[in-house]
Amino acid sequence: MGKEAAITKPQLQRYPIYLKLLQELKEEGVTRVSSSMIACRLGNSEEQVRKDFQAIAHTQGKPGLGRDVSAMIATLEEFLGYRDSTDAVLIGVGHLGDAFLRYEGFAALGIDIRAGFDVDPSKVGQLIGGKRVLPMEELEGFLTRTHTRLAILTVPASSALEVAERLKKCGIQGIWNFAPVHLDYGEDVIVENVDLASSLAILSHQMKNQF
Amino acid sequence: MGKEAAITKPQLQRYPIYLKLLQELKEEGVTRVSSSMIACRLGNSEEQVRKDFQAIAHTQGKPGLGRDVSAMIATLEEFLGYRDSTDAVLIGVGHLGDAFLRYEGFAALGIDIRAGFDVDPSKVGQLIGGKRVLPMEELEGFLTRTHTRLAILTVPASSALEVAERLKKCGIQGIWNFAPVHLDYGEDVIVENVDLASSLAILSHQMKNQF
DNA sequence: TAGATTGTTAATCGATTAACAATC
DNA sequence: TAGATTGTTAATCGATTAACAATC
Repeated sequence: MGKEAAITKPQLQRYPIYLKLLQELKEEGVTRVSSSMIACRLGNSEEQVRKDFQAIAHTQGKPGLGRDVSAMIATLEEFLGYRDSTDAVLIGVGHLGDAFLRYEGFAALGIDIRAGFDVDPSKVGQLIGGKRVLPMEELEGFLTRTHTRLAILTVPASSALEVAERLKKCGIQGIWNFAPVHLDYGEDVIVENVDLASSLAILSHQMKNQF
Repeated sequence: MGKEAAITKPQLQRYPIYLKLLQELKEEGVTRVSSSMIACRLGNSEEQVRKDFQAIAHTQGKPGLGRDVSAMIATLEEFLGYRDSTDAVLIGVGHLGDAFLRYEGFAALGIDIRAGFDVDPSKVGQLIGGKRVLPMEELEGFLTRTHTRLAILTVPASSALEVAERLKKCGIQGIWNFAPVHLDYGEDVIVENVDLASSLAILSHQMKNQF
């Protein structure tokens, strides 16, 4: 503890991608992989793959043989927290929120959505994807009672800031923000903004320059 | 033409965020902004804001006065391509695909989804969010006939690779990939992978270290 | 042993931040 | 004019790539 190298943001983004590839390889019956093989499949450099694995692996790779696929999968799953589950609430049961409540892939990422919240009385009380939709009035009570630390925000832009303030006041630790509004609370609340427009900007610009 | 400074990836991601903030400010009746004001609201540095604006602005800012909000909005909208619309198809009308077809925000980003595609016969023929769902068999025909250059991929992981290959063969130029599979076609097709797991990895790691 | 692939250390590349003169 | 904020140039910081000895 204390002196392990810090993990960088780009590395954090790559780990889930490595994990998915390794799981595929395991399915195909592959037991050992080299950095160059992974790099080739993913379009990045083998030096980078090696550094990334070295940063979190418990054991060293074997020169000439590469790394054990299963061991690396275990390391990645553990590092990414996929093995123990984090409770979350989802706020805003619109089209996207509805899709998220029904999406079964969150469990594999260690996320357990305990309830949805919405202002619309016609949605309140419904069971979507096995999750109950509760009225917004119960948000504060639910969060403090259940000690939920993570909120998934899928409300419209117009109410994002207001809801985020309420979450902050309840002492929420993390907000995974899908509303098209950039949130920033500095050190108080960790916010991860998923911005469709930012993602599209990269795509369009590359397309424009390429063709 | 030819010697303007290249725009970096992080810059591209920030432009839509600036635009949204400026649009809000305009609504509030603000006509001029300084870099420091924007930096403060967004949690980044004022030097960065200035560099970002300088890279795409047609006119210089005025020392002591800052920049004109409306002019900057126009510049950003034009640069991001929000003013002319790009045709796109959406493939995979599951929960997420359905939400996207109904989402009305794409028009503001210059994206016009012309049709959805799905293998499920019960979905084919439906009109969702004003868009017709067509059978997968018609994909190639539709793309070549309409010269569509952009595909939004919202299929399950299991069929992502197969569909992507079909898109590539039709000469599609860009794939906006929401399937939990990392795609990479090098120079042939521009792929923008939107990876929930990568986004979550950043959030969880920060939460773990902070608390 | 020989070949492949590792881990480490150094060099390069890219992005952000700092410093400061220019100017509305 | 004085103050605020700009644009430019230099310094720092962070991430990736390159080089190479170590080793299974």
